[in-house]
Amino acid sequence: MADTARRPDHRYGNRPTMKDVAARAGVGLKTVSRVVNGEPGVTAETERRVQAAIEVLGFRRNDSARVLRKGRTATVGLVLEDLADPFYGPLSRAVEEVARAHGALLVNGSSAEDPDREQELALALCARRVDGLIVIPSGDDHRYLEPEIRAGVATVFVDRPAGLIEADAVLSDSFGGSLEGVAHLIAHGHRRIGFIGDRPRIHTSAERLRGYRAAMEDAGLPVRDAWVALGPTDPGRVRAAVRGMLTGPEPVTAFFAGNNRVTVTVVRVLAGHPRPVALVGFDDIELADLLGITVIAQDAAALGRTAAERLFRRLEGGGGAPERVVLGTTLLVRGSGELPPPGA
Amino acid sequence: MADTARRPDHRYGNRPTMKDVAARAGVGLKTVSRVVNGEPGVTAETERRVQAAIEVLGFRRNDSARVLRKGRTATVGLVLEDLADPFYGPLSRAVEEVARAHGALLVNGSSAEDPDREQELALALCARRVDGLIVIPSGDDHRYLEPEIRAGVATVFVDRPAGLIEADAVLSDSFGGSLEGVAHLIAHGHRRIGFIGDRPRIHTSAERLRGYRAAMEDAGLPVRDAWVALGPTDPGRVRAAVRGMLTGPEPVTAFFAGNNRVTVTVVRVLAGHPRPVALVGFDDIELADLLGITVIAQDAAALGRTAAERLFRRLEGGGGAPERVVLGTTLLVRGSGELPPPGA
DNA sequence: GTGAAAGCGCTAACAG
DNA sequence: CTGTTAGCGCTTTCAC
Repeated sequence: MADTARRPDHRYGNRPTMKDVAARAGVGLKTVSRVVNGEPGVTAETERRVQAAIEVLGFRRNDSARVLRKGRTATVGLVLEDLADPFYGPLSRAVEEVARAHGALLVNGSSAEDPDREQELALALCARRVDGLIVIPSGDDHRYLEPEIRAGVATVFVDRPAGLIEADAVLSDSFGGSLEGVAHLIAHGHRRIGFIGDRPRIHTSAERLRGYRAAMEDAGLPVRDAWVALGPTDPGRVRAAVRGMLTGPEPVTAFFAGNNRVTVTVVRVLAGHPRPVALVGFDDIELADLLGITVIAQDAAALGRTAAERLFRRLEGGGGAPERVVLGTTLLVRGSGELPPPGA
Repeated sequence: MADTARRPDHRYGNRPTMKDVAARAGVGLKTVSRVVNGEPGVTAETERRVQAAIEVLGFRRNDSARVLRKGRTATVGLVLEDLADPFYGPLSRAVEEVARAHGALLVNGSSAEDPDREQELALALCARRVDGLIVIPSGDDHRYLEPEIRAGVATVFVDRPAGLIEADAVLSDSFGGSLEGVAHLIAHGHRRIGFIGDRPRIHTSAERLRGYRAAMEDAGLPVRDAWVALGPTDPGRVRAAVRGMLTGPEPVTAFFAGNNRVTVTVVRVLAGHPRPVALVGFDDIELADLLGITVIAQDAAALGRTAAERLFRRLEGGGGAPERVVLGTTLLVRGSGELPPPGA
């Protein structure tokens, strides 16, 4: 009993420390540290004794203390919109795999598309001294990150660029993808096409709208105000927008949906509609192939992987000036985008 | 310039510390601490000076140091199978929301259904001194967590119970759900029903198989070996299993799919099959309503929320003996499960 | 090959 | 109301 002198203060529910292990094994503190970290310079016999003490005591190194000395946490943070959105799961997982390959852990947090919450989260991660930060921004002013970046937190933005600061960004080609999707509808005979997108504040949303407008203009087609609806992607709003565009004085014959959340609702509304209406959606969706939904697919995993690789390159000292990487999109032809307009 | 004495050692990329802020503001260290933590006992004027110094220096409290003293990290860990699986995204998000309500951050990691990786992850989280741990186990021996639990890490298992240790668990009623789903197929006239599930080692998989067997037995129906296929849920394996069951000497007329991954592949194979085959799947899937896929739905978010609430109750000192909570499932009738067998 | 001493940045305890 | 001292558990440095 007397050989394991316990500290009086049990903050971690009375966890053994290296000091305890050292006492138990009858060695110095530093020797325990060497064994725990696999450093050389310890006899096999000494090591065995230390290992035994570790086992008996159930010792686990306290990484908080370690971090305090080393200055590196081997942790990276990912701030995204909503982990429950099927677009972000694979993205996060891809980041995690890269982090794991570099011996790092990933902490992610959902901003719920709220700029304040994004900031709160990002700064909480910085307070925990993550080595790097990957951000899918909700807000459009990221100057709050300047002190952090200056202090050495590697930072990469994904899916949307940073606002008011210079930083790496890995994006999908929203403009080009949207342009291609809308042009595809036009090529199939449509002249009145509705665009239903996310809030205009969101960069991808604005870019996709721009692609839509460019495609229409390229074809010499007008765009009526009634054909464009931007806003929150909740089903109610989207449903109302779809119905409105189908019933106005100049009803649309096709839709371009600005993201996966929009697409699922549009599909549901159109499923209950008497006549077929064409649709191309931005983002692929599980089972969309079976439903014959034509989409502009982006590779969420590639987005995450690319950003994470960039982050670790920076952490390893490389990188240079902030860069913007744009990944291409793919038109997946499945039927809904090839429906002709009525009477064609 | 002389008022901001910089440390020679720039481990955090030369981050200012409370000491720097104190020097700059011309106050004591503890006063800065008080301001940063919103503690009382500071004049408005002093507070202003400190805030200004914080602003100028870009100071951000180092939570690693704080943790070292306080013994609490305000962080909980979640070990799950794969964040890219649409079942886990909402679960994780639900845990995150509860954590947030308690002022805590969530760290999640994917085990990739590998017991070693699960252990590695869980212990890495413990080394970082998470206050609590939520685990969706891959392995079936969790004795490695005993020292951690004894040391005060609140631990709750979700979706599957712990192996070889006593611990809280929040589960869905896999047995009951499966029983109901298979009984539903039987009620619609099927007598030869195939079961395609995950690896038998996984608790939910075994339970769902048990439910299948019970339903068949209740109806006095035999179960042929050829009608049961357990294993990895990759599309290749599932596809082969489905085809095999459709072409044997006693071909099945209906399938029960053991989880969402299996269901999507079965649906794809059946979509290319000449005659209609009935299907009920465990887990709901996005757009399954439009495809008319009958499922046994479980509420992933409720699972996560319940587990997280349990965790925080424990962290607040409550809880009592380890408990097992079982959440019910819901049969969603959509068409595929109501198809009659051929010739009926 | 091993260990003692110092200190990472913060908070608790106590003194002024 | 404010500041000083000690020390959280670890790694670094340097002496043995």
